[in-house]
Amino acid sequence: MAEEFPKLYEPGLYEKKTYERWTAADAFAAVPDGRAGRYVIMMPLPNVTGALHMGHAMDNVMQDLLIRWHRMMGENALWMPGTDHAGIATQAVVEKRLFELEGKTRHDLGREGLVARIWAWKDEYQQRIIRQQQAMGCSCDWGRQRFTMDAVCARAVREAFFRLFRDGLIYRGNRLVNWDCQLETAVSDDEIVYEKVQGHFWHIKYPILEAKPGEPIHVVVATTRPETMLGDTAVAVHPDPAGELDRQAADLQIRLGGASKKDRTDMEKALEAIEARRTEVLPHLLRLRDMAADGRRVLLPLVDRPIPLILDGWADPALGTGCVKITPAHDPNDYAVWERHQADMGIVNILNPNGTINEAGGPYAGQDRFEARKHVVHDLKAKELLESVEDREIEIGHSDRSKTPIEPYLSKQWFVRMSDVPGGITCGIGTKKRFRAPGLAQAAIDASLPGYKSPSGRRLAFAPDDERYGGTFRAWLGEKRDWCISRQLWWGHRIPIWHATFAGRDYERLTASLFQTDPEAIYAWVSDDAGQTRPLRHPSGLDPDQTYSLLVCLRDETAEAAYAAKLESLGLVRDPDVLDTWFSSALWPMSTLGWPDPSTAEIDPGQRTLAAPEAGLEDALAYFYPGSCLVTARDIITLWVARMMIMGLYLLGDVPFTDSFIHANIQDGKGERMSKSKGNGIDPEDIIEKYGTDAMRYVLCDMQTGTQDIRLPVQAVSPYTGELVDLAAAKHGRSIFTYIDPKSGKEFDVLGTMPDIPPAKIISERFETGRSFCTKLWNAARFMFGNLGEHAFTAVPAAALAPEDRWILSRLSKIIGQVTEALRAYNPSAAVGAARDFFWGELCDWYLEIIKPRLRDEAQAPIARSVLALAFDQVLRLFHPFVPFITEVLWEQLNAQCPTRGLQSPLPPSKLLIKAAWPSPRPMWEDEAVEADFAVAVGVVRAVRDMRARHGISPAQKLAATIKAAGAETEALARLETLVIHMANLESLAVAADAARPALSVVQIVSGMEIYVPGLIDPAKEKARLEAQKAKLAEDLRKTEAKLSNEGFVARAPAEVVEKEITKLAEMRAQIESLEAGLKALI
RNA sequence: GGGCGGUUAGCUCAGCGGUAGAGCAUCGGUUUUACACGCCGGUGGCCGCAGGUUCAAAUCCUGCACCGCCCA
Repeated sequence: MAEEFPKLYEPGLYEKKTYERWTAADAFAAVPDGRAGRYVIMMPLPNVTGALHMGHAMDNVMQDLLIRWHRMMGENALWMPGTDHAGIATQAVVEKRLFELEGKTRHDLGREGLVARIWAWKDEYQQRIIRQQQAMGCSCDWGRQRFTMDAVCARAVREAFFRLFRDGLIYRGNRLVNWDCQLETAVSDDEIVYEKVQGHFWHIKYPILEAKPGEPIHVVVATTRPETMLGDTAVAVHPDPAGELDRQAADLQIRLGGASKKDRTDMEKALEAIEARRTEVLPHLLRLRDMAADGRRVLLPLVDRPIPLILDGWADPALGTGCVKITPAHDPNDYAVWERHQADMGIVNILNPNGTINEAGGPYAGQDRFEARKHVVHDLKAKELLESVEDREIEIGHSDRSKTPIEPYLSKQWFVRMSDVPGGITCGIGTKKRFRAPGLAQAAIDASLPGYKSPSGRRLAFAPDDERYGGTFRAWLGEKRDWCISRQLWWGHRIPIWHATFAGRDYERLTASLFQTDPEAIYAWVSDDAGQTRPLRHPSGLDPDQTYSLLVCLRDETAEAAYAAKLESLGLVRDPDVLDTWFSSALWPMSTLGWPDPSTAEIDPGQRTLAAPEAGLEDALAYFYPGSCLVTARDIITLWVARMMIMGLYLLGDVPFTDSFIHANIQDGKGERMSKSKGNGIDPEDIIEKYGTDAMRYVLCDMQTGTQDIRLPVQAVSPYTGELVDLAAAKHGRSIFTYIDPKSGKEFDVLGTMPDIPPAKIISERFETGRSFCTKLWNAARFMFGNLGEHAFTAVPAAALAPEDRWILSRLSKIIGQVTEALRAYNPSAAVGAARDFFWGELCDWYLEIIKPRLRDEAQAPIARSVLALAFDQVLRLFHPFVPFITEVLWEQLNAQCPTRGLQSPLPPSKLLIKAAWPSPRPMWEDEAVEADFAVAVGVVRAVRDMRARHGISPAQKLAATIKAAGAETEALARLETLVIHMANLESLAVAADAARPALSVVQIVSGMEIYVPGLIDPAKEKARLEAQKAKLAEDLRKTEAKLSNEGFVARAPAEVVEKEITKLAEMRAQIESLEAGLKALI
């Protein structure tokens, strides 16, 4: 059998087959049973915008590592897979492609047509993603696979919306949002990227109306967006410009005290500038302030609208002209000003959803905003109202999706109330875990605080640095900004609200029929223009002449069927918006398990049931919620972790998971975040094809050390030569996505989208380490299989074990503990490192070499075989979560040749390694004495090898070694004599306390021992070496002496540290003496 | 502008109070019947800079420089 094992492990021959063995055995399935121990990971759903890259690979491998480990520990382990519809992102790619390939916009296709296209796109990428995940070895429960727009998820979304709406935590409001004029939708703050661009700062004169003699006749304001003047509704000046300048100057003076040299210069300049303004600008501002107090107005040019001069602190007397134009509908700061001065000023929206100027812009109506900008500037210049133009670097927010400039835009949007609510909120309504909280955000903040206990005794903790990531989490939630959940898209969960505006006097007519309906199916609020809401049943104080909104939410499809037509006949219309994607992903930890009712959840044919699998057992939600761990990257803390916490606490009264494992982001060789759209992204399948899945997983685990992001220098595989081209060093071709192959001088494309340029795969040589590891594991196994034959279990008495057996078992027990502890601490690198150092550095380098003679001797072989098989059995288990394929393949062979392993008693068998038990440390195997003996023996063997290498003595030449050693060392060497002779390839070994140095021999001093080996000495070389060693020792000696002569050290350092220094001192002195003797003997 | 990280061998990263580590690269030796994707041995570091705390600092504190991320 063993002869059939090739020298190299070829992953491609085994991976698919092995994956099929797992699925055939339903090894990934998690079904509620009697076990109390359960472990649940909800996959942070990748979105269907595109294929996965290395960052996702890291995420998936970390999850698979944890789930396999917990599964082996005997827990009921569920890894829930699925994908996210990613509303805006997916619609944007599909629209972009539609335009590029067919020259069409979404309006050419219509809502249904576009949505059909997006579904097709989703199907394609969902399949691709699943294929990638399966190639990576992901052991998720595919029988529970979900998509955020599946029926079961859609039902959860609707139910959650209904409950939030009913509890007054969802409202519709007029808000300034970030508007994407191309996609015609609001986008969240997270979807904006800021870019510095060269722009202009236009200074515009507004004539003052009815200026009295001696008063200025115009006021100058400045803007980077001149077209917004069309929407100006006021000009502001500071109410106390002199005081403000004083305050700023005082502030600078204080900061100047603690500032660095460089900052000082800047601050001093700023102070001078403020002083200058006192004379240059302040008198003018004081006059304007008085005029504003007097109710004076200015005439907005071009549209000739009188607007008030107002007093507001937003106008900074230290900046520009000290006056600012106020455009509340198109600037967040100005909007805040408007909120403070609603009685005195208006609010004018000048934009259409597509970014053109609307009728409020008068003569500019219909023009695109950038076109209007040119015309406004031109017309102002013609009227001599343009005072000056400055060049200035300005920061512009761009939509991450459409890459167009974002416009602040006033529109009606839906919000989730994150802030504290008067009287608080009730979480977990309808569960046994009800509790009160000040508000949604605060509930989540509290759940992350040390000492917090949810109703089930849980708390959210971040790994590997709770303080740091918990801080990020709380800082973001602490702002308690209401969450804008509406998106003007066609792809997503449509908002289940019907609404209409009505006059107060029509209230009875409109709502009479609604009173008879079931409040469990339909819920309504009446809202006025200021956003004040009141429940349908208590609409006290409605003004007959005022306009109100009636907002009606239909709980589910049954309610929709029963009431939608009625509502529409009353004139209500369904809101066309869809929900922000994060709304549905926030529900992922529960929607996937069938919330609100697993027994009636509508799942795909063939999927695992969400209801209780049999009488007496729990349903999926009851059994698997709350889950265990969310595995993700740092930037997702606010997007997912925070929102999942909020929804989990609010709807189910408990945290959705207790641990949030934050793993590293992957960057390229230049330190840029890896992404496929940047052209520096690696497709995991390309790595798998070249190096194998286990190699990739091994390296990813090894790289995951702590909080450090990972730089992964990437190379392109040249389509011309097949050689690797380092992308950090290569020259670009005609675009940033193309490079020049240095060998052939020809161009290739790393995105694969240029029609006339050959595409190149992106890989990284870093994965070679993983391939080497697999080869090593494979060959160690090959050696074992070749020596094992058909080995049957026989109990081995402890007394029959050789020292090397006791040593390797002692090491094994300790390493099992270390690997387990490192995994528990979310340190995969330390875990795989400990396992690797044991396997490679101890088992292979020493144990296998030591037992080779025993394996060739039939009398001694059986015990060595038993220990070897057992050690290997444990090693395969330890490595399985990291490198599942190769270990499973080797496990099968081990089972074939040695079906029962163990020392005194046999271990329980397992056909598949994935289902085998995780090893535990065996304290009875641990043996400090034998480990100490080995340290001595290993030191001697290494010293002899070093001497050979340095003096050109062939490794094949047997040597007669003499060692001058005493006490413990002598005894250890006596016990391990044959081992040392074998490993150092000696012909004889003589150990004595008074051993004399043989003539013409080389000496090496190792921890209290002097080792002599006869050899052809080059006296000059040897002298130089000894001198160098002596110099180093002398330096160390000097340092130690200095330390010990320091009274502070002797008096204050712990006794054992001082003791150690004294011992060291003596040892070093003895070694120097020996070296001197050696040097003398050379002359 | 605010917050959070990082800066250790040529590269990628561990270590986080008691004499500097790993992998890769590099140099020398080695085809010994598991493995040259291997084995044996070596070279290579003012632990970013400047102060401070301490008997003792890569490690703790402060400041600075540069790089990154997040938020405005």
